[in-house]
Amino acid sequence: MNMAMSQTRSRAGLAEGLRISIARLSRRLRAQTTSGLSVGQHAALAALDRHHSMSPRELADHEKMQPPSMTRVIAALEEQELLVRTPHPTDGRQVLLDVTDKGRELLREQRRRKQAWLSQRLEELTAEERAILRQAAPILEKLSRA
Amino acid sequence: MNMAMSQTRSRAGLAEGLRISIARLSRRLRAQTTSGLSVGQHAALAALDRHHSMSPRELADHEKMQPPSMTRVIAALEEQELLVRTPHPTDGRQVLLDVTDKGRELLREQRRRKQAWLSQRLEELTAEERAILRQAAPILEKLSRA
DNA sequence: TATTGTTATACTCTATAACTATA
DNA sequence: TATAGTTATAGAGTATAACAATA
Repeated sequence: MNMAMSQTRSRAGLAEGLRISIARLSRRLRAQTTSGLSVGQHAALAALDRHHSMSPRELADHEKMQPPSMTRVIAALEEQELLVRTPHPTDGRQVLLDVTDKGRELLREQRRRKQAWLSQRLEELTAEERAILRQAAPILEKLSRA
Repeated sequence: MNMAMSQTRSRAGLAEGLRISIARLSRRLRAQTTSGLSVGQHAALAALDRHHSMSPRELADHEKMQPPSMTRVIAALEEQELLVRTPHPTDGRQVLLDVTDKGRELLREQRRRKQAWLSQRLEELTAEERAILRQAAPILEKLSRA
C-alpha cells in the first residue's frame, strides 16, 4: 500500500491529506506573484466581474472574508483603478463596486497568459489526471463556500 | 452553461478556479484551529512521523517551505514537546528531528477526532463527490510538491 | 568555499474591536 | 437600535538577508 492510498483511504485520511496539500499549494501559489495582484485580490476582482455592482459586504460574504479584510482588498484594487466605487442609489450607507475597463482587461490578459505557475504544473499532468481535477474543481469550490 | 462548467472547461479556467478555491479553503482552514497546532505545524509533524530522523533542511524541502520559516515551526513543536532534536552522529552542523511519544499521541488523537471542520464538510458531500475527491487528493498532493 | 541552521527583520494576509454614518 | 463600511490594532505565517558553526 503506497502512501497516497493510506492517506486517502479513510475519511480522516482524506481530510488530513487534503488539508495539508491545500496549505502547501496555497503557500506556493502565494509565492508566485504572477500578476501583481494577490490571489485574494484576483478572486475579488473575478467575482465582481461575474456579479456586477456588489457591495463590499456581499463581496466579503462571497469570498468568505471578514469585511475589514475586504476593505483592504478593495482599496488596493481601487488604487490600481481596477474597480470603481459608486454610492448606492437609495441606501446612503452602501457602496456599489464595479470592475473598470482596465480591470476587465487585466482579467482577460491574466486568462490569456493563464495563471502561469499553476497552469504550467497542470500541463505536466496526464490528460487523465487533469480530467479528474476538472471533476474535482467544482467540488472544491463548493467545499470552499460551505 | 453554468458557472462551474465555464470555469473549468478550459485549461486556463481550470487553473483559475482551482487557484481561487484553494486560497479560499486555505483561509477557512486556517480560521479553524482544531488542534492547537497550525496547519503548517501539523503538516511538519505528520511528515516527520512518516519519515523518521529528518533534518530541518529536509523537512523544509519536503514541505516546500524556506528553512527560516521551518525553524520557527520546529521551535513551536519542540516547545510543546512534540518533537526532539538530536545532534547528527557524524555531521556537526546537522540536527535530527523525531516525533516524541506525545507527538505521536497527538497525531493519533487528531486522526481519531478527524480534522474537525473539513471532515464535517466532507460528510455533507455525496458519496460520489467524496470518491472524486479521493481520486483527486493524490494529484493535488503531487501538484503541491511539483 | 559550501552547507546547515539560526537570528534579525520585514512584509502580506487576515482577524477582532471600536468607530462613524445612515437606516 | 441595527446595519454598512472604515479605521486602528494585532497576530499568524512566511520570506529574504546576514551570520555563526562546521564540513
